[in-house]
Amino acid sequence: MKIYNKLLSHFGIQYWWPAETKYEVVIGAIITQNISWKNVEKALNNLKNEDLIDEKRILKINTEKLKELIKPAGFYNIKAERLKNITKYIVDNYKTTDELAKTEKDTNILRNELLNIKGVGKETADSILLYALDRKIFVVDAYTRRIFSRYGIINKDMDYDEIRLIFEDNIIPSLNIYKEYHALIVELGKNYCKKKNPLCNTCPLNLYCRKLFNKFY
DNA sequence: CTCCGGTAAT
DNA sequence: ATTACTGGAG
Repeated sequence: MKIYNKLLSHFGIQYWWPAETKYEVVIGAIITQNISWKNVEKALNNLKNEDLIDEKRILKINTEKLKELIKPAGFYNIKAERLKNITKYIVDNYKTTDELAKTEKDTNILRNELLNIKGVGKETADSILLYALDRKIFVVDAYTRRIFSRYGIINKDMDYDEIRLIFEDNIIPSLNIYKEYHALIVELGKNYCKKKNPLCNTCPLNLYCRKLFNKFY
């Protein structure tokens, strides 16, 4: 929580996830996989121009056309398939993402349903659970691993869920804090705790970060 | 461990 | 010209 507060006062509230509808969160979660958000925005704009932020229309459009529209996001062949897969799951089982969000099902049940979809791994599932379905699940991504292993709190090669539980066991279980914390981690990862040449001198977390005292991190 | 892949920053 | 990017599957 100390780190969260430090990041919050440095970056301010992030208001994540940036999307107008729940289904747009789902689309963004798929096409942002291992891609910078800049590229995702282009793909999302292409879809919006065709009025395709809609479950039924995405299912209806032919896959080749969909590939062209999301091409700026990279990995477009597999992502088009993945987007079809998760959309089919939503429509077949809940009709819409808004209806999916209303289900009474336990979060772990829902998580397993998402993980059974080809193209949805833990981070994508958790992003959807947290930001589209308002479930209290902490999202772990590459930035989280990098920042907190450098800092000295986790081990770089820990299991995904092990890291997730470390966060869930140690921060206030508030939906908004979960949402903002992950957003703040991304912000720090992009702007300071970069893979190469991290800006440790001006980093808001540099006071207790072990990276400054150990060149092997 | 390798592939998927266009885009913007370095 | 090279690298990194809000991963996941085979």
